[in-house]
Amino acid sequence: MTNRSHSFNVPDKPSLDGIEAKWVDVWNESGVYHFDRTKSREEIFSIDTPPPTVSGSLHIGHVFSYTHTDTVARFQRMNGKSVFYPMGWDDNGLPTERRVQNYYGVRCDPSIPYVEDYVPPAKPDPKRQVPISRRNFIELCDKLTTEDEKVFERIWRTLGLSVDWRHTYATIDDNSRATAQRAFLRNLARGEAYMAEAPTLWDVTFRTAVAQAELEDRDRPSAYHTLSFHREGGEPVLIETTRPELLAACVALVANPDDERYQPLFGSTVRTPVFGVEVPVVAHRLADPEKGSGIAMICTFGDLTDVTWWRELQLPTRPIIGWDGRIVADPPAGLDSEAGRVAYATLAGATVHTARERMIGLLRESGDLLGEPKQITHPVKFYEKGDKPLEIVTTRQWYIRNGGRDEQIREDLLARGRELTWHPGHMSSRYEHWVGGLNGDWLISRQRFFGVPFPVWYPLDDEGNPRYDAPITPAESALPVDPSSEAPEGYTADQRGVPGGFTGDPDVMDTWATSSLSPQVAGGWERDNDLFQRVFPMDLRPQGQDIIRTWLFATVVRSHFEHGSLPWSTAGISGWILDPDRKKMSKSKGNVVTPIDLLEKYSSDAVRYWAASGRLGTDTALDEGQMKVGRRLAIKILNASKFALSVAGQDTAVDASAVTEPLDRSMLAALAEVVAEATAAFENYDHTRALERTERFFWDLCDDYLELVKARAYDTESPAGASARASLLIALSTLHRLFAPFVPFVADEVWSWWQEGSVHGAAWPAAAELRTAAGDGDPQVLAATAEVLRAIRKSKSAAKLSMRAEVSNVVVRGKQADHARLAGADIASAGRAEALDFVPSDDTDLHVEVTLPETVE
RNA sequence: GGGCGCGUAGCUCAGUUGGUUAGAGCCCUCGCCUUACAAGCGAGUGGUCGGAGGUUCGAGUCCUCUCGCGCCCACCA
Repeated sequence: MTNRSHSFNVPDKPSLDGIEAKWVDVWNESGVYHFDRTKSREEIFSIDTPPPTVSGSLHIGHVFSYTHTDTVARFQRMNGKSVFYPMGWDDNGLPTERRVQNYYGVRCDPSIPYVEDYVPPAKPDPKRQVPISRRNFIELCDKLTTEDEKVFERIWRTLGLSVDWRHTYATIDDNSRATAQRAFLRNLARGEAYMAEAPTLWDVTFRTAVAQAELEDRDRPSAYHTLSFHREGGEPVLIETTRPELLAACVALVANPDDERYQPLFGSTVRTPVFGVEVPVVAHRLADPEKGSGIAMICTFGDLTDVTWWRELQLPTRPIIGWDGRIVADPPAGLDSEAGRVAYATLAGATVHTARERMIGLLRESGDLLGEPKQITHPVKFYEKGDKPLEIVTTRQWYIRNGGRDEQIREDLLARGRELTWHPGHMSSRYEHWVGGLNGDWLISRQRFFGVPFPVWYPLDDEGNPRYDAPITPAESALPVDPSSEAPEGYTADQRGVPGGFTGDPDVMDTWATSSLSPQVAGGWERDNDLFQRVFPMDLRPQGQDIIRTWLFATVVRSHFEHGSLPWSTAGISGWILDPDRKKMSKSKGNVVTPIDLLEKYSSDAVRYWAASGRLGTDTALDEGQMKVGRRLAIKILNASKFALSVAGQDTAVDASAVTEPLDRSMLAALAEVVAEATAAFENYDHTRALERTERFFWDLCDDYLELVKARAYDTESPAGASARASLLIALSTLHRLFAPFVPFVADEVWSWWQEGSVHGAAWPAAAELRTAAGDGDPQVLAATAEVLRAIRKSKSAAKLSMRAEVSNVVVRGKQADHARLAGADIASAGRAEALDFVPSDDTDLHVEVTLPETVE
């Protein structure tokens, strides 16, 4: 017997051990995933990869969604596209600041001077964070994020993402800062960005403004307090409030214009309890007669409705909450009485919580608190990263128009949303509803440190006050700039902060104001315009459903203004990962699973298999069972490939013309359909379907076809043997490529046994070629033949016999047409039957009678 | 209060424009060392498709109502 098993480079004992490390290195050196920028736009598939937040750790949800994108990238690459698949790191912003504070035990104090070669505390003390300069703080941010990014890259490589690692960016790097500043300056020049002093949602912990998109409601216990407002010569007016501490900020009472109970009061005034401030009673449609007593106090500002009332009714401003969340020292205008001032003094400087208790005390003393507070639970607005309720504070901020206050822009942006292809389609409604429900422009300034500075200075007048109406901007060629350390053109550094000199804008941009430019940052906008015109607008934006209102929308806004187009043609929205108890996995719930252990336990291919079995937009449970199945599949691919290649022996050249047997042609015809379906599925971003079809075919091939042709394939004398061997190799080559997007490690491993180059650089299989090789192949031949084989197995199984047991006779009854379809010789050899007889019958179904040897019952 | 999605074998999910006896994997049961694979192979048990009604020759697959779950949005007196 000839030893054929080593004709190709097939290992005796194929294994998944060490497969990741091996191929990560090979791919890195070969550059198989490198983007070819000589290609034209039509030959390129470009992906606007989400930059993960590096101030933490990757969790299994990242693995899930990034695998989806990677399967698409790999398909497109094999299908002939040059794939632009960059990777970014979102390292700018508050999450990094918090991580640096905790990691090093420091905090930023912009008033402190820079220290050369600063060394952070050896042992961070979370309760006593060391104040350091802004520049030192930013240096620590840079240092830590650089380290975090290396860890992330290693995980991504181990997972097998086919990213071109020459194209990376970080949202705080020079390129990102220059891009964000350039885009901002253009928005400013066109009037799309503007500065305004207005009531703003404010996080008192981080002391920064917060955008509408970053809000979330949380249920908090509270209480209704019934307060008595006094009226000249009349009954007191009773209002209910959950925020009695804001009484000093009260500017009016409001009721619904149709509310007959209060109509007589409209136009009159009442006096606030304790403080004795005279305030008008006004009417507004937003006042709900059903709520509380039907009349409410308007404060500047207790909630967003207050802002609406204040604006529309043109009420005075009496703010009492400062940036630090405490009651400000001086009483607001209008609080004139001596008694009122004394009362206010007891509140000044207190936190909101303390002020509430003291205010309740004051109201009890004066007898203006009626009854006991009624305990309730109600939703309160929080910054999604904060843990204290938001306050509303009047501040000067930068905004970008987003349709929240402009009907035409809103319509234009809604139209962009409809222009975009969504996968799954119903995700478009999230965009539609969000844009439709916007109630203000996009607030992009943050009073923080580790972010992109606004490239703006202000001249100081003779008294040293900034002239916000005359901002100084740099030339685009000077970007990126840091106005807090650089002087604007025409000024010298020593003019900073002195009358007649200048001051830099102290704020930084919100992280979304940078990440909304990810296509421009990655694509080389205004930095490498040759690249940019080849990749933009991009083909695909993959992302999570939770950031449609932020990242996706903001990116559309920026592209709409700057380029007059969508930033990409398609959005692929991934679902959530649920833990095995079907709860959404999130850091706050503490049920996050880190991927490294799973990758090591099951192999990257196995974890990818699990991830790829989740459809876009569908929440998927973390299921280690699926990873086990994926591992089994990978091992099966190794073994089946080893078998097919060892049988094929020296027949290295795949000769389609050798495929003559009906069973072989049938198998290839079926495979052609699989290729057609998988291709169509991928083109429609349905990677799950592509995987499912491929996998189904592969297991059937192993179970039935391989068994059927095993004996024949060893026959080197007859054309029938050559037909089997050629068919095996064609199927193998096709399956290796079909599996490549999903299980790239094992796919390249088996490919390397017998092919040149990487499977990931090979051409995606063509259904037409397979159909040609299949000739007149009829898929029913394999189906019918396998059915008979299964019947034989069933008989043996029922008789508790080995599959190797000899069968004396098999009789098949069925229509004559089916007779022709049966590969009798293959069935006989695979079933170990001495004879196979066919008896024509009128019955549509095949009936198989198996006669087992008499020695066994 | 509004919107989106989901409810198919014990579990995780397919089921494409309505069409023959509803599928897969896992689990479980029984069996098999068969020269690619015992981290394997073969076979089998198990759902009438959340509920009700309707359209149709025919519905898991369309319509109405209803129950349950998840997520998002909403002016927090």
